[in-house]
Amino acid sequence: MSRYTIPAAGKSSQILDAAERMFGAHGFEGVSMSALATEAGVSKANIFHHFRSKEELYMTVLHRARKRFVSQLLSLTDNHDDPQARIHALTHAYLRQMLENEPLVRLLMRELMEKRRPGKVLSERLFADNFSELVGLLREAQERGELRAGFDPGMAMLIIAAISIIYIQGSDFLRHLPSMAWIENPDLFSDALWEILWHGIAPPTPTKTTNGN
Amino acid sequence: MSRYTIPAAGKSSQILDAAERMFGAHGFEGVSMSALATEAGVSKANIFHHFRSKEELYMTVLHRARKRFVSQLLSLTDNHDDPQARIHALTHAYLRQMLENEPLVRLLMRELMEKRRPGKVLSERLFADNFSELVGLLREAQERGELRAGFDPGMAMLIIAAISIIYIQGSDFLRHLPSMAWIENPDLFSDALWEILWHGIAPPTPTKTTNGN
DNA sequence: CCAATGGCTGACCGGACGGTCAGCCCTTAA
DNA sequence: TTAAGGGCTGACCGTCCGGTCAGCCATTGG
Repeated sequence: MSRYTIPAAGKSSQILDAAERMFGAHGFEGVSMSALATEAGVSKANIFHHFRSKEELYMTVLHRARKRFVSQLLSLTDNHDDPQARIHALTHAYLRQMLENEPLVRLLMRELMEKRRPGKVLSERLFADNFSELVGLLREAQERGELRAGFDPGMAMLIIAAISIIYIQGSDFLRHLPSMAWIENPDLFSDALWEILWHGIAPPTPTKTTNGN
Repeated sequence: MSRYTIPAAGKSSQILDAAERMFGAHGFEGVSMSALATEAGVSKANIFHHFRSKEELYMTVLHRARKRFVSQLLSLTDNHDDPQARIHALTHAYLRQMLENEPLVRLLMRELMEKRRPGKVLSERLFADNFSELVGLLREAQERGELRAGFDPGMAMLIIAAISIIYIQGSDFLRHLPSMAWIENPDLFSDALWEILWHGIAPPTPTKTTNGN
């Protein structure tokens, strides 16, 4: 927190904006400082005037994005008294939040999935916080008997997360799969997920087995 | 097929073996030709004697790996008369195959998930072939009434694939998630997946709702 | 009016990269 | 025995990278 301070305006934030865009699109190694300088409309030396190194700039981008991302998710978990409706909404909202932050998600996933990345621990913390809170939601519902007792809530949440991640990261190649044309529409997509998931975690007592929507 | 011919022995295959290992571990950009030469025990110039460019070497690695990988999967789909047992086995086998080819999977996923990668179309074809065949398996079972009618077989297969991919690619950060210690054991892991998935796709008629194993 | 400060820049640096090239050496066939 | 050919190499090239540096210039405080 002492390093990686986040300025609010001026050329510093121009640089950060451009950096977030470009790192998100091409990754840390895929972006050169001179290209970044051009994109930001400043000189390369100026970037080094504001940030000690490429890595410090990168970490500052991650910190800034994490801050924004975390505050966004908290609004998803509230509302909806019916447990089915709440988890249904969660499934949709999770994918939607990822879609709205696609470049950032790609950035974070790159950190999480490769070894020895500079922002790995930071990204892990962001993902873990996010994830654990939602798992807790499922577990509580399960303990209240609103969901079937046998399944693992961590795995259920992981299914939601993994499918959402693959939808973002793999949109290119998913489109090329035959009989998956509905992939273009994220709502249809998460409905298809929800349809299976709900049958997988619904309580045995027949509390309206209407599938999603 | 005319380019990217695959030699069987000698220093060429030494180079290919080392390249597959290193590209798998660090990605295309993360491996320098001199480091690769050292690893393979040959001179850098020798690599360029056998392969016109770094990219041609890379594509040859992908072709060779694809050949090996495809022939491996065909043995998974057979056996098991009981539909539940067959799909249960498929879930486990899919993850296991990925685990046995971890470096290659990481290689392919990097191609699939980033934009404008040299081996993207090749990787897409490999994944799509693989995936479509297994989706067909599920769809046929569904049409035979062995599985519930309402769900999308593409999504069901995507869940299996996505979870397996995340298990491989994200093993580092999954370990750091609280209450997911069982992540260390891939069989426990795919059992947890199977437990939810089977409830999600099982036919309504009670054909033994024993969960996996 | 001047000196100092700090945002900002063009020019430059050492090093690593992918790729080239002349030529060494070992095998082979006449 | 020797000429030819191909596997193989050390030395080298141009380019691009992250990062440095001396200094320009506009603002500001005395």
